Amino acid sequence: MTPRRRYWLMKSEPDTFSIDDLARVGIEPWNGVRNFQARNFMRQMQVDDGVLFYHSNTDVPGIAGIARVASTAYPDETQFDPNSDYYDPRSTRENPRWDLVDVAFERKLERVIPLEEIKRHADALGEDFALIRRGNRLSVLPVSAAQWKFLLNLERSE
DNA sequence: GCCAACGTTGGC
DNA sequence: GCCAACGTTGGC
Repeated sequence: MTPRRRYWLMKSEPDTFSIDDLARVGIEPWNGVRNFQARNFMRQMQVDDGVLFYHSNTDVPGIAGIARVASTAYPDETQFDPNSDYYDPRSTRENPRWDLVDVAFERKLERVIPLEEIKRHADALGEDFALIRRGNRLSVLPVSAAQWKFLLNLERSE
């Protein structure tokens, strides 16, 4: 049995890289993730998995668009670059610490689905939804098929 | 292996 | 800009 398509949510600060930036470049290596849990989720990703593109650290944080996973995980080049903000002196070519996946633009949502609105549906989404779990800071997190469907239904509601 | 110190994330 | 939450580091 082939594994089913899975779904994820990936955060980005729009000042750094927004859904419009992704629309412009089409495909982007998701570099700079320096959290082991987030890295491990990226290692589980398969090509064509669905991605909710989330804008964090902005006036209205929320889901701004849809993307798809365009590669399996491979080493993040920025970890080897002393001039990069993401440089990690502990990484070596033989033993890279950080991986990334390529992410491809699919579409912008008709409206940003604000975090505040998502929180109001906590009951439907479930207490285990990592995005709205208290104090959560994970930048890459899994989304169930039911949560994916529910969140996208919000796009055309209200 | 514990845990204090430190750094970062990200909502507000 | 503030600060709660939390991950990582490193001394012991």
